[in-house]
Amino acid sequence: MPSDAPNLDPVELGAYFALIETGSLLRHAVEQQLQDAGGLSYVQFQLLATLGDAPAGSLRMTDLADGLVYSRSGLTYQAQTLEKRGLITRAPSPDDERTVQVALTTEGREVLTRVFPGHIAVVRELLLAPLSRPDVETLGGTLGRVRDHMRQTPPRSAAPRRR
Amino acid sequence: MPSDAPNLDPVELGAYFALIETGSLLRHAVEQQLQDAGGLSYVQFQLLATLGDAPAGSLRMTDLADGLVYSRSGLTYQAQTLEKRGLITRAPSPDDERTVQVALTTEGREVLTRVFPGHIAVVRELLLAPLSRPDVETLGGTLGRVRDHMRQTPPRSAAPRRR
DNA sequence: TATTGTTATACTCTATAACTATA
DNA sequence: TATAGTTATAGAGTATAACAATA
Repeated sequence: MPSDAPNLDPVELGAYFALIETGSLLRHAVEQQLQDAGGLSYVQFQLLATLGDAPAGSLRMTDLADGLVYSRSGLTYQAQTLEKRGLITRAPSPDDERTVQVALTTEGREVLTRVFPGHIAVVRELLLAPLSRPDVETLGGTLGRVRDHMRQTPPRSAAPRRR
Repeated sequence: MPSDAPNLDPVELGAYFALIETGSLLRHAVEQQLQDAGGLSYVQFQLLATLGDAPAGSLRMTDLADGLVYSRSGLTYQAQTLEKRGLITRAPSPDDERTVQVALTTEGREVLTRVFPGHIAVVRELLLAPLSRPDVETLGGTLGRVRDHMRQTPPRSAAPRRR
């Protein structure tokens, strides 16, 4: 257990708290906007946006779940919700009959289009407004490095428990 | 509605996504640790930690809610949970009988103490490990500025709705 | 009348485990 | 046997509105 110094110094603590708080506030604000503009939760927006970016316009459930930190049952729940609203379709794949291909409908794409400008506006006003261009570049670089590191790091909290 | 450019360029988008993702991953990891080590949600930890930092060791419900983005009923819910577990006490204030003074119990302080080392370890391993000292300083400075800006900005999503 | 806090209630989301069907 | 996905179910958290009590 390599825990050298027991405590965080004020600078470290400051960076930690600032990250948690800005992340929360930004996400909360974006969530509000998505809800108001399109009745979407953030996760639902992410699912639609991921589908929108998909080359074929369709993905398997498992592919959709990847990166969105999801239990499969949670994804099924959201997919059902989005399908009921007519924003996506689900169909069994011809290749592998176990898998389900998920695709954006025209209406789904419309919702995405409708929601996007406001989404961007919130990010601009809340996150980018107080920053200079070099600030944004440095921030993206630093947090990008942190993100890559976090992705590599095994979700250590899960390991010691089951299995 | 000053939305100059409709889209975010790659650098802006990168900073935005990196912030959302690192914030989520870090919070998720910390939440896991808090749950495993002390059966606490992040919000519960924040409540206990806020009480722990309070000069008198006790705060009014309203003071507790401030900054933790809470509906009052949500705070009541968490306070009930924490009180049942014996981590806090609630008592009517002698001064103003409408208010409730919340205080950390000895056991509450113990849980906080028990949970803290692991909490710090997670922050170190996930956030601080891949960063140099200047990185951390710059990151804290930049995000601190963003946080201050976000706090000032009225929760615009709430304004247009009710009263 | 305004403020503090609770209650009732409903809804969203998440997670686990059991289950079905295909490979 | 392993993989893809669904279902059942339960639990945590959140929000709104109505309410009671005090200032």
